[in-house]
Amino acid sequence: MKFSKKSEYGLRALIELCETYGGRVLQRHEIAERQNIPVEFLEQILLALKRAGLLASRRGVRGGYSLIKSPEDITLGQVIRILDGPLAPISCVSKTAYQKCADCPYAATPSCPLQQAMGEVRDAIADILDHYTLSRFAHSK
Amino acid sequence: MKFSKKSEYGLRALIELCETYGGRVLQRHEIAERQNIPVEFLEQILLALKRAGLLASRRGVRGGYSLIKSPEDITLGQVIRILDGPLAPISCVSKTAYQKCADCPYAATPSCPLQQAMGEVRDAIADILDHYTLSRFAHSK
DNA sequence: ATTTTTGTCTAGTGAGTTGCTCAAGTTTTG
DNA sequence: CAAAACTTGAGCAACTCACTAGACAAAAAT
Repeated sequence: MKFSKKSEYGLRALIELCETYGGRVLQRHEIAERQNIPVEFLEQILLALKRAGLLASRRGVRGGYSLIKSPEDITLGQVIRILDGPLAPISCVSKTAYQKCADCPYAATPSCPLQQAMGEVRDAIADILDHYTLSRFAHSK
Repeated sequence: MKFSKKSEYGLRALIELCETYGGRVLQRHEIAERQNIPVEFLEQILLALKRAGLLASRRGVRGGYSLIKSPEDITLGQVIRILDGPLAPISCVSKTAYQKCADCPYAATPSCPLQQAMGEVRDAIADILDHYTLSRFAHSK
């Protein structure tokens, strides 16, 4: 029941990018150094965040990455879903990636006892992470 | 951010064992058949739950497994921690298995921004799972 | 007492994921 | 053009997950 390094690194990188939001761009090695993240691995993460529309990048000599959305419009939930997939602890309670359990004897049944409990967990997690914005990270150093 | 099959199977097995609590014992193949769980894998799970003091077992001809504690004294949190380890989404916010992050630049700092958010998540998950008892599963079929 | 029926324990295994590296690009600027 | 940056894709070692296999131990039935 853990988040991956990818999510953790991604969030730490975004903390860094929040600091310079509106100002200059940050290069991958700057972020990597400040946050102790292997540069090439970080790159994959930044790319994923870029494809998801959170970051912009510029190549070339004075290139780098910058936030494309305001920190208060980015939630931890968004970021984690991009990098780690759905938040739900079991897929039959995911709202973004629902999948009927193949082997569960309650799958056909109107109510699965596990599903109820796990649904509560999912909602609690999503409730926090989908309302927690990057702006709460700003100037936290 | 998912629970393992181990936890899921374990909980489903316990649902089954709740049904017969106080009555007869259940054999591994009975549980396995009713819940569609590979029998040898289930065994490992039952053994782990036994070692943790939740189940009793009897060998031999009319052997099997039975709950040793009342369903209302067993929480989902306990079970999941036995089978899946700590609930915390990152180990620096675990209460049962805390570990300082090696690479995080905020590790030395009084407050890590991620830690705060993840701590909330951990508490929310634990709050639900540590108060959700197996008795809420009883006679759910 | 022996056989059968069950649980106990340890080890192994194949597939997939995680965390990371490398190399060969392409784009931009000086 | 050369240097500095991002881009893309392939590759890989280590680990974990889900499961399997097999030898063994105990209890009951015969």
